[in-house]
Amino acid sequence: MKPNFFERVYLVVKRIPRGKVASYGQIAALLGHPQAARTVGWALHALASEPATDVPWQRVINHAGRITIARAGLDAAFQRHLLEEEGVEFDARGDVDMERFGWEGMDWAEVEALWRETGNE
DNA sequence: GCCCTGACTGCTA
DNA sequence: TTAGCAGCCAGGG
Repeated sequence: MKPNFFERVYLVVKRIPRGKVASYGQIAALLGHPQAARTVGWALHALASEPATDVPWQRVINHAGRITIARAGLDAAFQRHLLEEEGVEFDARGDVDMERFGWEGMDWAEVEALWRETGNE
């Protein structure tokens, strides 16, 4: 039994290294659903209600390298601050250069290994 | 079990 | 280059 979609989103996000960012679509693709970007965003939204989380949600932004959490009533400036603390740079428009800071992702084999690590296989 | 919502994405005008 | 629109997926009520 695999962990549910939310759990899988969190597991993948936790694998994003410090100083790197990934897009919602990228996370969704790793989960086997390239079109489920909206669902990934929703999963992270749900995460916001859990202050004690150890999931680096701030490392997930949209495919254009732009922070869009303001749509969820959250603080985009705070997210930007967290990323800058990790070494991620923003340009004059407030966007992240995905060519420089974009996460390359992981192999499907690694993703499957994550499911096994959770003991839910 | 159905309908609605949502931190997105890609295409078209 | 920018704005608008439809598609997609999963969870909550």
